[in-house]
Amino acid sequence: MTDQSVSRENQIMEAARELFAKKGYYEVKVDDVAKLCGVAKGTIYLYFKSKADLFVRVLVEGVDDIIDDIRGILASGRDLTRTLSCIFEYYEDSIRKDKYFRRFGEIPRGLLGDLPSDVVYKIHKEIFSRIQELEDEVIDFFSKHIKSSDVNQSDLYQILVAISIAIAKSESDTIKDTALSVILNGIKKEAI
Amino acid sequence: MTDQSVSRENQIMEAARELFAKKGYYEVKVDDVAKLCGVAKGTIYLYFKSKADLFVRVLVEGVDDIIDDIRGILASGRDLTRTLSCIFEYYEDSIRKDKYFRRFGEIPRGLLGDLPSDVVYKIHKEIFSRIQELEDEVIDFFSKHIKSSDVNQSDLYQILVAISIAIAKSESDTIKDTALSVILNGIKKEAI
Amino acid sequence: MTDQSVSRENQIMEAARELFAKKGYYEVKVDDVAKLCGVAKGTIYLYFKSKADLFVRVLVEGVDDIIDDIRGILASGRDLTRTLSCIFEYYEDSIRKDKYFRRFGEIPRGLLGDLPSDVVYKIHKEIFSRIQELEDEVIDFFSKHIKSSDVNQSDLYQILVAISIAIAKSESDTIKDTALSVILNGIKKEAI
Amino acid sequence: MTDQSVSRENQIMEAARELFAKKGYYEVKVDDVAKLCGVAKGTIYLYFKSKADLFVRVLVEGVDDIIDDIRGILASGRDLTRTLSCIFEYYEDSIRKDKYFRRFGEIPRGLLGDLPSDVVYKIHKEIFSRIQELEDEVIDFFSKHIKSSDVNQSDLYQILVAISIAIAKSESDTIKDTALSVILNGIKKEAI
DNA sequence: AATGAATGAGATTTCATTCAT
DNA sequence: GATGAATGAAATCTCATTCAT
Repeated sequence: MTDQSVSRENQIMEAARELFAKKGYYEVKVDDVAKLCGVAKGTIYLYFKSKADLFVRVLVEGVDDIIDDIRGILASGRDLTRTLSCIFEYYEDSIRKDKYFRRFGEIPRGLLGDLPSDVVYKIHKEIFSRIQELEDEVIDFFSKHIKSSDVNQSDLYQILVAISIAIAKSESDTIKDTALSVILNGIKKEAI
Repeated sequence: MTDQSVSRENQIMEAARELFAKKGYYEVKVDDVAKLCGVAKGTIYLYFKSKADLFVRVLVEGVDDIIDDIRGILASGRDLTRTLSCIFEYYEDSIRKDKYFRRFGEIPRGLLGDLPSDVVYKIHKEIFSRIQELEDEVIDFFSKHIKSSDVNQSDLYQILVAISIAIAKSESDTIKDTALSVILNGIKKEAI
Repeated sequence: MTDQSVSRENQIMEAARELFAKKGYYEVKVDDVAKLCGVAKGTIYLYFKSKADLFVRVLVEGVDDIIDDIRGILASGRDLTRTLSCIFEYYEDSIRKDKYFRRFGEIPRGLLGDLPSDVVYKIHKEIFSRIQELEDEVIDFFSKHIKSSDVNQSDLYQILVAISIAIAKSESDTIKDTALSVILNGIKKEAI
Repeated sequence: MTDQSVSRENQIMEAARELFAKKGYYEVKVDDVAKLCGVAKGTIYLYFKSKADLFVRVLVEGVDDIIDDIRGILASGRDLTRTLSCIFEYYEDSIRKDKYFRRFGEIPRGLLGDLPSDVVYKIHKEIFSRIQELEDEVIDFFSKHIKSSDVNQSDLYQILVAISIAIAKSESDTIKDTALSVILNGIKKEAI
């Protein structure tokens, strides 16, 4: 009974996640979400104040999951190489399973364009601080495992995020290994 | 007359580019474009079949510019390091000047979510083949300058694009150099 | 059981009266009434056919109370001055205690705007005849106590009702006495 | 041409006034207003930010008209009796011609229940100060024409407003004269 | 009798597009 | 060519009412 309502909320969020991930905020109509999870339009408004609220809650949940998972990888005592490998694998797998928003990764430091301003506001309020914390932890991890003074570690974090997203979006089977190799060893080259 | 109308068309595209770049497709209203370039709303429909058409034409132009510029860099006979440096600098500068869409770079291989399906269709038709060509040329350049067999060059292209975008989006002054250093040399590390 | 259900019905009406009096028909949601009297929304529909029905029953009860009270004042054998004084005091006190709808008094002869037409219909059916009876009794009282032939007594009734409402709405401490003085003596004046 | 748009705005306000006056805020749908003045629903939103905005603008205009007219009557140099007579006649006629909101008169000091809170807020901001000014002027007029110290003049103002509204609402042909007679002379009576 | 989750009709509002001038 | 007022389809959101438990 009480499970019922939790599960109803979850049903809605599940449907919303799937649709928002595939089509983005504007292209998903509240009706679409309702239809996908088999409830009436009004029901969604029992659990979520607005479409924006639904979107942001789905987003927060997704970001929280990602953050928890990455944090788990950082905490597992692996060395740098294996840690990066795990992170890249994680992005690859998550997306392939369509478990998370592909576009989630793009929000940190990315542009928040093409969202209504109230959504942007909510995202700022709810999500950015969580991401900042993760960034700090990753940088802390770097500082323990990378001794080169050439590499600005905040920049490195941003590059890593970009590459993770590229992996997630790519359909290549080898991109994860390529990324790892490039990051660890650079590209071996001959000048012309 | 025809100059007049070309220039009128350009005025509209210029305004549209600026707005779409900053706010995305949905957040820009046809009214906004009209106001910014000082024409009546109806005038826009003399030059563009629809908002979707305007968007895609702006997009194509932007992508064409980027492709031409990258192609120019590739053709200038620089070595690998300098070429990458130029490319990264190009992204950094383009964005800082707000000359191009920040989000343009994300479209290839990225998600086309949150665009109306007719826009997505047009983009597939108009843009993807152009990008494919550029990708081929970049990979061709790699194959002449990188001898390592570890690195899948199509993957590398994707990683490079992701990093370019990260540079474009970042507010860090050093990210370009960090990216270059990582790509060329990898990160020097000590295992725990 | 029947006491129980009568009392349940009363609880609901009490809450409804309070809310309708304060905020009007539309601004009160069935949810609000349910919450205020601590029953489930569905329960209200066990006792009342609809929100309109609840409203009209609350209204009828309120009007009946007012009519009974005014009738009591008329019947108590006071002279005209004291009777008017009592009536004005009654309105003043009723409102101050928030015992009755402030807006109840406005319904007779007033506009029934901003109520759904089914409510208006019910009010016509249920309330207007009761008010007509009271009007007749008040006029009968006037005819026994006022000998002036200048004053149309039906008009006087309407003026009295308006003044009673003004007293009820006012926050002035002296308005009751002012009203009484004006009605009994008129305003003494000097022309300019 | 420019007259056209002014007149379109006026058409809408005219229709809105008529409907709001007859049926109140909630009972009037934006569609009703559109249909009555023969425009599309969307057109109304070209001229008015929202239904609430339309309502308040109609209200302000009506109140301003009433205030100007009453002010004109006060300034015309009539003596007290004739002034009151004019005011009562004005209310009677205005309503009969359906020129103004019947309910306008009720707003000062009345309850603002059964309006959405944003409308209430706008009314407070836009209307109450104008009414206060008029009240001051009426009281100033009283102080020059009434020498009796029995009558609190602010109370008298409120009573007068109530009576004016009663006149406006009444269908009696003689109520204006009755009211005037009562106010000037009081009711002549014999106690029992 | 009581519940409260679910419903869906109906309201307001937006905005790409049209077309008479 | 240019205009911008007008349109109306389509979106979000509300809330009285129902009904399975």
